[in-house]
Amino acid sequence: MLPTEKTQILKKSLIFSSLNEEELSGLVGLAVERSFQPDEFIFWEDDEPDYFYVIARGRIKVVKHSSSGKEFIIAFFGPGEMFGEVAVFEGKPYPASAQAISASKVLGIKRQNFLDFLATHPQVALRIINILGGRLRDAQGRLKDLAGERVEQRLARILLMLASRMGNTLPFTRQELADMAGMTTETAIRLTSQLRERGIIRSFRGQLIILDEVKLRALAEGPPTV
Amino acid sequence: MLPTEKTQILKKSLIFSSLNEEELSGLVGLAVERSFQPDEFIFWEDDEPDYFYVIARGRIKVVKHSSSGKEFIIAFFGPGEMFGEVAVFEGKPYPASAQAISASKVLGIKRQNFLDFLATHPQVALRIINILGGRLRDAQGRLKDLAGERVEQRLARILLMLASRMGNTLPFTRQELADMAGMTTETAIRLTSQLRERGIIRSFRGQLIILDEVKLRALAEGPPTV
DNA sequence: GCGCTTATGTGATGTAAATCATAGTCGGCA
DNA sequence: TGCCGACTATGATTTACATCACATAAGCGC
Repeated sequence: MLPTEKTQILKKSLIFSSLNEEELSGLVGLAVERSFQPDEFIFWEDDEPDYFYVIARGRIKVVKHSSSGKEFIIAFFGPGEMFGEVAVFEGKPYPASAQAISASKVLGIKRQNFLDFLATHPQVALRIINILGGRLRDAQGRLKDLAGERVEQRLARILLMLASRMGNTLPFTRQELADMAGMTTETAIRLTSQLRERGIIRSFRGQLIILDEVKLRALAEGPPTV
Repeated sequence: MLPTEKTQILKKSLIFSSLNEEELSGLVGLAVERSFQPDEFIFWEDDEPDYFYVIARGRIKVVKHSSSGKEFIIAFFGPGEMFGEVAVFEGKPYPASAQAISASKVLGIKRQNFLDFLATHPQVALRIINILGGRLRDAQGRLKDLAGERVEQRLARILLMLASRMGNTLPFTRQELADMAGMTTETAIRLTSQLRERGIIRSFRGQLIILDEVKLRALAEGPPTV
């Protein structure tokens, strides 16, 4: 990959979009390109955090596994988004694993290089605070959902959250939705089938389209029997 | 409260401890003091975020309520810790409510004042990134627990997490533990009774002492029947 | 086309934890 | 000192969801 190409990728990313080519030039030299096949892992939970990453191409999921081996999907990320940053800021092992969903290309920046860059670019630090704040807000909402809402509400909320980020066509299997909402695949299938029968969504293999966001939102808010 | 007193409180807080009196002087003038009785709310979920807060005295809990009214405790905070910051950084409504547990005194700093201060004090921004990163890591761990672990493991992990921050004597009722671990009060009582019978903890009214951290850790890791 | 794998669909059964119910106990306070 | 509300305790019952089990269907390589 040419340096100019790397620059373009960083410029399009959420964190660095406020910088110009000149400001990015130093960082670009330090960014290494890595490619991954579908299902390949970028890093594993508890690895030492060498790099933090910005996605150039493809899609990544960040997952944790419960003691019984069940997978829980913390987040999906696409082009322009960063991941692996929590570990890098704290210098502690990665708190989760990152796995490529499709063939992906990422730019990795070494922990210390990035920290040095941060110290001299305050506006990037502010941007990161914003991103982390948003992720924390999201995580806290999901915590409350997992602790207190039923599966139907949880799934509806996950769908709405995904739709707000990606639009109404969602490229996820029922299994992936289940792993995000903290339920079994069977339950996710049963629930989406119900939603389809009620005209709220259309669904295909590995894909789901939200037709009636209003009804879905009503479902997410509370039990239909109120 | 005298300005020098405010300065001391801010200096002792996690975020501002890297600053000297002079650097803090501008901020101190902008910090307003507010006091709260037990159970009084500092702000409610969905309020507009005017202020972010640093605790001078007392203890605060941050909570969210499920659609059925059940309370879920996001976090407890004590002297020197900040809260309400996620909303302030993003300019969106508070994502949760904050309630005083004991009689408390906090310093509030207006959103815009704080953002201005941040822009001119990069090292504070870096500290905040660290704090947010830690909270995000914690939230992601709890997400996985709620989605995939049984009540026994969840409670054990909550106890360990609290112990790592506050020591082995934990001033919480079973109800509060239940609201943190996402279970009912009855379940928390039954579980703590078991732990007491097995010599892992001692428990009193509104208090619990961890005796055998090793056993508790083993319990938190996986089912005892392995 | 023909397998083979992965995703979807649906019933039957099991179970962890919630819910419901009732009682004892401690601490604060009039 | 005695009452009252909050906390702890424990049994009986219910239930939401997981688990198990099997069937159908769609994509994909050869």
